[in-house]
Amino acid sequence: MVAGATATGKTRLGIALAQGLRGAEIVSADSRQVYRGMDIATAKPTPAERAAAPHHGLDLVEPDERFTVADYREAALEALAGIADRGGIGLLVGGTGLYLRTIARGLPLGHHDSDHELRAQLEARLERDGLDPLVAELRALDPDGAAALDLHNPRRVVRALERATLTGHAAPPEPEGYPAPVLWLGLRLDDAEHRRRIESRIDEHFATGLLDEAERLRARYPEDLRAFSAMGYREAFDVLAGRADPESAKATDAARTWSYARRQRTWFRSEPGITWIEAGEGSLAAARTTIAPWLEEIGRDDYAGAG
RNA sequence: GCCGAGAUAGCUCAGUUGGUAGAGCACACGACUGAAAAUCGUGCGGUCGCCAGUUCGAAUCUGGCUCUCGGCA
Repeated sequence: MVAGATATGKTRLGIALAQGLRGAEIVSADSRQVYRGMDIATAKPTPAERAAAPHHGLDLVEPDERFTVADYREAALEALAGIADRGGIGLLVGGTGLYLRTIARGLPLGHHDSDHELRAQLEARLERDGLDPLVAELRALDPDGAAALDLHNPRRVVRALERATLTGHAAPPEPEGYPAPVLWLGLRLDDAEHRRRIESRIDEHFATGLLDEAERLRARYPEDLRAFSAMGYREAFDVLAGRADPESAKATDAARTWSYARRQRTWFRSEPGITWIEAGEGSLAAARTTIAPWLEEIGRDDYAGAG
């Protein structure tokens, strides 16, 4: 199994790699590509690209459905098991670090430490009373957990309290990921080029119908869905509602995308064992060179004859 | 030319009765265990338009100058 990560151009690289590997199939590791109807700004693979290599993990739910890492793990693991049955190799392609880690290293996600109702109640309390009472309660319930947590972060506090309420001090479950050899590849770009690509990609999104797509979504769903906090959609809604003109929306989108790319970089920097490849002309060759010895190590000879 | 308003961080702006400056955004760095394209933390950054005056002390008060915006001619 190969995990690809970070920087624009990874979808193309993933597909090119898959085409040279016997039985390779792609599993998206992109948290926004699971939503149906959100195609353009999520840079979802096109029909042609999906035809070039089998894809999994796309269009799993409607934008107003709840979808979490746990759901992702279930879907990805199932897809991966199918690929293994077919004797193939799975390529996780995407930039959502948590999703990649969940599969490639495993995360302790239990079946009884999450409850939607409770979560909703805690969120309502947060809204009403602020963060402090929740922090106090968490400290009383699980002092050790509280000490290790970023107590300024409402989202973390709410989740920690949810878990502490449901399980008390019970030890977290064993991390469960994909039980097979993993190779990590990272795609990277220098800052200036990365920013240029972000800008031109956003121009392309708007030029190829992002506003129309957003209009269709807006007709069916409320604007404040969590899924719609995704880069591009929030800005498109602002344009449709007259809150922003297209140029400033693009600028905001680009700024947000850049921040995100920086956060990804921070995340993947601390992820051990990634082989970094420069994006561009030579990236496919570099990726193949990196993968070849690994394939040999796990007893495959996929590259015999691969173009 | 006259009247009025304004000039404070890269940008948009706060700054109470004078005690050598803050926020948001941007930028850099970091965290990340069920919303993760989310959420949060840290840091960098200002001779407060210029000159003079009053005062122990001026972003703050006074005078002059420069520039910007609006209105009137």
